[in-house]
Amino acid sequence: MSPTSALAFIAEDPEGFARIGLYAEDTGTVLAPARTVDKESFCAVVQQLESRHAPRWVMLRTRGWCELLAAADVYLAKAYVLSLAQRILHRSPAAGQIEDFDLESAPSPSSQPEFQDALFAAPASGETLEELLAMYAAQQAAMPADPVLRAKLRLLLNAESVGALIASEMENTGLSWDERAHRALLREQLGPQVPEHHRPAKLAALAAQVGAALGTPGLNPDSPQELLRALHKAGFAVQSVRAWELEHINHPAIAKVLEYKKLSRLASTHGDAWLDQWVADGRFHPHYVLGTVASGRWAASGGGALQLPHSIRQVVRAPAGSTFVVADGRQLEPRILAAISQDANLQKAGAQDDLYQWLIDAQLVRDRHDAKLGMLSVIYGGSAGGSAAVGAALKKNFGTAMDYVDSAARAGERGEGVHSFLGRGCPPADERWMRAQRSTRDEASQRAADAAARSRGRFTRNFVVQSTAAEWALVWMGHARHLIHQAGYSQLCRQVFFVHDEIVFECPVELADELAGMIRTAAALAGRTLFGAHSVNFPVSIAVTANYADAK
DNA sequence: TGAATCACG
DNA sequence: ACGTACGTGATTCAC
Repeated sequence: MSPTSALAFIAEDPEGFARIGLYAEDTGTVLAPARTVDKESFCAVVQQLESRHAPRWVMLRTRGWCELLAAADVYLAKAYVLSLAQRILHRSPAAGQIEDFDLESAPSPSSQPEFQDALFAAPASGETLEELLAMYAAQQAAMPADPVLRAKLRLLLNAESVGALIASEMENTGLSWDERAHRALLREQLGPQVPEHHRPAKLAALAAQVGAALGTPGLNPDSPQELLRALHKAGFAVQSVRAWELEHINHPAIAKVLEYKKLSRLASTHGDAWLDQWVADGRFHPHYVLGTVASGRWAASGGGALQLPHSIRQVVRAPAGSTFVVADGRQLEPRILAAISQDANLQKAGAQDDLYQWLIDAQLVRDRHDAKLGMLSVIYGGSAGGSAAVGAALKKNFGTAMDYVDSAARAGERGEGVHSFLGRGCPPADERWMRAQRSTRDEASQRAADAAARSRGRFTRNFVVQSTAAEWALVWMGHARHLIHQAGYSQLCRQVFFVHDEIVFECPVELADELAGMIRTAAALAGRTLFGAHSVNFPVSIAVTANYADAK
């Protein structure tokens, strides 16, 4: 006899702290009368319900609740985050009409000065239990009737929600950061620390050298206009001051310019001010943002977590006795394309752990570089320069996959929408785009309209792949989290970082191999969860290292 | 506020 | 025949 699966709602209680209600998922029957819980007993009550019913925890957003639970080491297995679900349903072509939910404009604890510290704040008004129940009911009503579409969308909503739990856990845990090593690196490369918005000694010296080398004393190399003028005056016929353009010129003055740009960037994006703001107690605490990127990828606000330069990863170091287990989905997007397009040849290539090597062995491409370039060209919709020839070879062999992305591109060019494998819809063409398509009186506006149409085509072509890759990654993380908890390692093995197709765990050295096995298993499970028993292969590459810079 | 530039996938 | 790569965030300059 299997117990009824339960839904536990966490709502704000206008009188106290939280209001928690327990219901049967299928019938909506009340399993336990709604109860008011104060802040002191909140975590204990949630823990008790979790052990007894293992419910799916329904909440408007994680903020306000999950920080507390994380601090108390309370583990929630399943969640349903209403705000995120609402966004997805609003955009999904499979779902019925339902209004959008704007997290930004919704009242939030952090927008109120007296609730600056989210750790000790209950969510603000507008989140009563009755309102949450009504919101959930409306979302259920908007779910598609078709059982396959329904199951897929349900999976997406659950995966997105577990992602929100993981994001909250990672924010709370933070990424182990060697602040002393970071400061030492800054001292070595920039010189002594200076007040914010001042130029460090070595950078100032370099700026003077650049000015002298170009014959423009007092030049500010941070100004692209000034720098471009100075370069022209010194006889360099460059179009811009972009590093990749300057790199083609072999000249000592240019070398100085490039050196300056690199150092200046380090000082401004990961200098002392960054450390002061983002690293506390030896850990970097980023803020992940879900539900804003169209494709379902995550964004990060603050600290630029998702653009962590490779050059700075050397100071990401695990504490003594611990190590990082760094895993990334190998050639994820081509495999996703193989799965969604059902291209038999591409699936054959994907049966290998190294898809690019297969392309080389089949003599479709010369080397890995071309293999990667060719696949990107196919997925992004490019046909320029050197990638054209490579793309052509792939197009011939993977016709079915090409037809799939081409048809997504054509739909976008017509102003139609596309969606991910599980049913995440892309944003509709906006009013400006529609207007551009309608006003084609003269040649110039016709060209502009065509350019906008092609641009949208490239976006939708990429969307079908990128959005499905994003949901594979969510399901992968969710499975990994579940396997780790089942093994009893939730407290020991913590996910500390995530970037689109790469996850980083921190764990005791002696658990690293076991954890690596669970991550591989989770990847295979993710493939089967999305695409069924005959899913394409989803290998992951794993590095065990105490220093993030050594991972790849 | 927007453009340039550069960091990441 | 034509012209392009897809998606983000942070900083700084220039208006």
